[in-house]
Amino acid sequence: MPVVTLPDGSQKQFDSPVTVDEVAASIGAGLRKAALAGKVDGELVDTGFLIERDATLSIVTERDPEGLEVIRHSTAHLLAQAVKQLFPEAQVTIGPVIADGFYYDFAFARPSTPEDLAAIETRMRELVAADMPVSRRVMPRDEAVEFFRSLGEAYKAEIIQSIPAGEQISLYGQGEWVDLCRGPHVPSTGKLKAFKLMKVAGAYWRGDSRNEMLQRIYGTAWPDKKQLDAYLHRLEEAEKRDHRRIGRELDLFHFQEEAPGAVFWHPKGWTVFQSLISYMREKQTAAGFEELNTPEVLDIELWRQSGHAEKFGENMFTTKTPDERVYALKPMNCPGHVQVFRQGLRSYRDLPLRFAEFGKVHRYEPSGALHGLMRVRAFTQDDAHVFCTEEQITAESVQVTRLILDIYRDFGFEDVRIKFSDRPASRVGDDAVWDRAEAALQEAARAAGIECELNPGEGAFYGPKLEFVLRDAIGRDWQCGTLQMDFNMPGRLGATYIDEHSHKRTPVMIHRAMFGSLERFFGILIEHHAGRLPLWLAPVQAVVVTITDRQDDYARRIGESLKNQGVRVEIDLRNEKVGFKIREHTLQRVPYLLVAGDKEVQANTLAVRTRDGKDLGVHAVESLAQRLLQEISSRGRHVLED
RNA sequence: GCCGGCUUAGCACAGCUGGUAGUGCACCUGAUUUGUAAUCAGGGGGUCGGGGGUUCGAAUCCCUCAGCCGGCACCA
Repeated sequence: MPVVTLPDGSQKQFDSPVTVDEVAASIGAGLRKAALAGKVDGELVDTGFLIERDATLSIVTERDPEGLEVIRHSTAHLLAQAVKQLFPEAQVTIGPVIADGFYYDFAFARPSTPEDLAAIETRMRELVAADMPVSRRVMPRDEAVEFFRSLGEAYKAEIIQSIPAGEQISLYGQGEWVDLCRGPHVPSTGKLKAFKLMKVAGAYWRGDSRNEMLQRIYGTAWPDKKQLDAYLHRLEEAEKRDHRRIGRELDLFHFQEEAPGAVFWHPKGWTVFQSLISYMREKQTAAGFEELNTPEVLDIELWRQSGHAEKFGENMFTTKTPDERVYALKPMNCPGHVQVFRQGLRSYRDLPLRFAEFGKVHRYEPSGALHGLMRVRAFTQDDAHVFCTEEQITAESVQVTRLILDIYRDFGFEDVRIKFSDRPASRVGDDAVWDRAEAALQEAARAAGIECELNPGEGAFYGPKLEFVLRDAIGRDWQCGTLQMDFNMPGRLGATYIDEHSHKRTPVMIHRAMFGSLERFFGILIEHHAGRLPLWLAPVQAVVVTITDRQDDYARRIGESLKNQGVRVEIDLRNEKVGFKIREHTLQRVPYLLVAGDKEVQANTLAVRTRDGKDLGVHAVESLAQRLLQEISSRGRHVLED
């Protein structure tokens, strides 16, 4: 006689075991119709689940996050069913729910085309219209393996075989189609109302590049058409933020075939790039870093010593000179910094030594990995190496962590996470040293007051690391900063110092980068701001716009004056209507448009308009200049509009 | 690197099953002296990504190389 406790605390007693569906029906016909699944004692189950003893139950509908997951999962099944109907030779593998949708991987000899996608989607809609009930049954593991083998589903059988023997396997079926699945699923295919297949892609079986490649179909699914459309709209908006597109539109940079993965910076983009460098230079100098510069092309022998040739050689550009020497373009700055450290005799009194470099590195990245500024083959790191004693590693780590977070705040990134990668299976150095290195990094993260996510065993072979991940305006995560403890390379490259007992010791080296790659960071900034860079970074900060040629002299005079005071200003004297000029500069995301007409000339003022279309009224030229300069130097923390 | 798709004027794109290129914006010239997101008119511009092949004839079909796009794998 089960007593079912509902989320509002009310209880219902039943004379015999009941299904979730029946409980929903007993509450109301509307709820029964809306029910996608149930949660019995916290466990997600089908609406057909039989409640045999006292339990708590909540009915899962499309309004619950779990309900949306069920919809997506069931839509993945629907996709698989449609594919099997249209292409019986295709074998099914897995079809999980992912952010905003799902995918399903198929093993299929013939490549799927976008036309296939349309046909599959049409078939899916037919299956929805048929409103087929979804049923569940269980089978012992070995029987399930045999069952799928008999269907010719080798991949499925392989998956089931990896489940412990003796376990019961649940199978879900709709119409003629059956799939292995943990569930739960919607009660019938008619519940799936808003979905769209997005793209086909290749994906390795079990995520391993040594395995064969399967065909993956991505889709999205939502409770209703409105939410689906909102999602598609969101994708369009994200596309408008694409830094590759904005980079071209705003004349910031370009790429071309002859230099895959290498940036041609245009004057405007380079202006921003240089602003980033000046900013970082100021910050790190204040934090006790000394800037230096080391060669980009170094004899391959040095890279053999450092271990890069062996561990990283696949990713290195090399060059052979007419004298038959082989050099490599540096993929990292650390060996160069160690060379500077090694010059002369270092004393423990010199430590910590903090060497920083805006080092341009080259890495031969796999062609398929290249992606605008986000993944390139030639990039600039704001790289630094702190050479210190073991006693100093905690203090140094804490300081660097604070600095990184402080810098991210200046750019408006408040949502930062830290990932901690500890010792990998294959490593150098003894465990006592690893203990200290890991403790130092954890202390640094703790001092920063940020929750630390563990990446077990993901540390570098020479030491553990912290990675700083920031989240942009549209919720994407980017790994930028990194802090790595290195007990290995200084020794390999012969770096030593003399300790207080006159003994030669090997220093610890801390690798740190804050932007990570300046190119990538710039790309993130563009997308984060949708091209509307804050005033201090904007390549053109203001444009003086005239209405007729009667204001030309005035505009020239003001332009000169602002320029002399350090504002990046342009003057637009073109024989065009103001509306036309406003439109163009707004599209160029110029922060402030300073309009000069006859009235403004008369009063020695300017009419100020923002790129967002706000009219800030008329301002006296001198006070406007002061306020612009203030906004620039405060890096946007006080804006003109306040 | 792997799977799939794409590559036509500076940019965005048309160009059916092969008959040797077009639209819009941009650009140039002229007119217009203009008050907050597009003034009007005229004009110039492409060896259709590179190479090879099939064909009387290729932007269009085939092969190949490169780059790009979306994923996978890798990663700052």
